[in-house]
Amino acid sequence: MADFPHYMTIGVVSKRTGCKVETIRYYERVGLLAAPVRSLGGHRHYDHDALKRLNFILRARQLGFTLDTVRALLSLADGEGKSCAEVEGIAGNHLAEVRGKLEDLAVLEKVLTDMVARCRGGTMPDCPLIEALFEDGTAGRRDGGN
Amino acid sequence: MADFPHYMTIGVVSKRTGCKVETIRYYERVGLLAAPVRSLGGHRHYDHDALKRLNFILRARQLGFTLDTVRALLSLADGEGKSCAEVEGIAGNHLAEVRGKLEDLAVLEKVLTDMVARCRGGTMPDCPLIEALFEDGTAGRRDGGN
DNA sequence: CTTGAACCTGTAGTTACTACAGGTATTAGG
DNA sequence: CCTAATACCTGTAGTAACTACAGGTTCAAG
Repeated sequence: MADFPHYMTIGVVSKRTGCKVETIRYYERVGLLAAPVRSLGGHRHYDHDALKRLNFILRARQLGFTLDTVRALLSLADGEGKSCAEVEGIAGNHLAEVRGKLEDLAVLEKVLTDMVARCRGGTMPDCPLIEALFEDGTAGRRDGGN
Repeated sequence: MADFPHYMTIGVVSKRTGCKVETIRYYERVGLLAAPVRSLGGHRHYDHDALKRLNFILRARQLGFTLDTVRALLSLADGEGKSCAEVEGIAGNHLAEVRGKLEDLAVLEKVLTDMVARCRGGTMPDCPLIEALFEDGTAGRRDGGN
């Protein structure tokens, strides 16, 4: 009944999604969100679809997808169906990356834990952790680096 | 006997450490490496200490310390002894961060694995992975995020 | 009609490098 | 001694994904 507006200002969208106003504008600039309609004065007015799309982006970002990948995902989503295999491919790649990072971090955690443990005992003449850092350090190298 | 030079050019340092030339210059610019002596023509000449210091930096970076933290670590290292507790503090904080990331990534890995698994089966009308991304997605949130 | 909050654009800063462009030094070979 | 190839030099701009202003306009409430 009451005719409160069927659009949302950028501030409202921000509050509903937890995404900062600047970030929303940024997503528009880089082409992830369509430019919304504007009020006479130039303020952005969003509808419910825009909210959905932004939530999609945010969720994908939470899962660690890059913006480029999100863009790809969105265009597949827009294409409706028949893209499932492609989506799976993208997600699978990303999953592999995540697993790689997970392994790296696990190694890291171990090395750091050891270092900190060796350090306990307080004020020694030479901190064993510092010494360890001065040592050669071919610890967890995974490749020569690009 | 032979008097081959006791210094190294930046290229040699690069090869010995695996650190790119540009990165070495960068570390100098941001104050992690002291400016080395120069040849008459302006080329940088490094001694063995510089190499040690660079290795320290690289090792710390490998362990995920930020450059700011490396700076702090280096100044503690220069201070000799009596800093062990501080070093331990810094490393301990970093370790906590690493453990946090590790947990986040583990959650991520699980979610992604589930998604990809649901996707298997190929060409369905609506890709379940895409659908999942459109869903609310308050999955692994750890804080409001600054 | 006034005020204060929310909005606008555009630019610059963040992290830790990396990649030029355009020019000079060094060194190995002839 | 000269030359050509390589390595080096400076300075600037680009990368990812935002974030943070500055300086101005619009909106909604009272």
